[in-house]
Amino acid sequence: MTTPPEAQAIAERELCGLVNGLAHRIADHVRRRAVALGLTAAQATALREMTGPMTMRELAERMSCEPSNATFVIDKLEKQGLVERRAHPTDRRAKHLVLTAEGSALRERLLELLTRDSPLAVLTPEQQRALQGLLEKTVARP
Amino acid sequence: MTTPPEAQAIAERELCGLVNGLAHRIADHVRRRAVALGLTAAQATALREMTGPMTMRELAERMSCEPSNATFVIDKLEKQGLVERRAHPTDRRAKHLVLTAEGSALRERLLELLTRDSPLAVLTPEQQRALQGLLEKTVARP
DNA sequence: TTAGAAATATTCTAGCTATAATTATTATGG
DNA sequence: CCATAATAATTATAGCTAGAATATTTCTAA
Repeated sequence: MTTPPEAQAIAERELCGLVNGLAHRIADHVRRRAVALGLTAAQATALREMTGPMTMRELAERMSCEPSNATFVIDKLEKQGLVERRAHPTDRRAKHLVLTAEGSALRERLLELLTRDSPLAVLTPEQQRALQGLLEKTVARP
Repeated sequence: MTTPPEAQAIAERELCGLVNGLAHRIADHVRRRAVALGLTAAQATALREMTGPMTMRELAERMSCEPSNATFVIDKLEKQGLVERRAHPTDRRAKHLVLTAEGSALRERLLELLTRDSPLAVLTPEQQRALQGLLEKTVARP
């Protein structure tokens, strides 16, 4: 059972729209929860991805954005006293991002809020694993 | 085989990152192809979604953005003579967006470019259908 | 019918984002 | 060792985006 090239192309375009749609839903979800904590969506996303000390570039990778954008967002979080830019232990070019006590506490509250009514909650754990597997294929580095 | 709530929450956050990552890959792909045609990524996305005459709101829905943003993007496309805002046949509040001959031709060229090296091409048609099914569940309107 | 609610599009504003250029530092090849 | 390339972060800029407020038109219920 083969698929005609044109139908295949149309299906791929629809898939692009679906991926974009879900990404927007997630961003909206983050935004709504973020405002309750005095954060913007971008700030909350950065906080969510701060699973531990990391460099600016690593954070940008995790946020799927350019490093210049990470600079912008971390500037805001640093002004709020949630994150600190420290010297990197081994590379003087890099910065070592670490959460302050307040930042860490706020992150916990954020994560707790984000688990409520997540757009992904409509999927069973099994379906989520299936989705994860498919997405990892597309995001894999060659 | 049950999943502990904490592990489940972590998996969901990673899934958010993956969805965001793929959405960015697609946007990057569109951006690269768009500049070859003198378009920005947003303009190309609007063109891609213009499958036929539609209102501003319908376009915004398809682009997963706010109507105010659609106004911004259509302004640009209209200035380039690719789209026209006509009177809606039945609703005087709404605009009827239609592609001009040039807009339609450019759209064809764009779609042709977009099918090359799509980030989704690493998935088989079967996997793409599976992905589509999962995404549709999450984007379904209640 | 008519007053009020809802929908469509736009404007304005604040904030997000990518790109290119710049500085400082590290890594690499001759 | 030194010159060159590569990497990390930042700055400046242009363009994208959401949200609130507004004007117009349509829908709805009393």
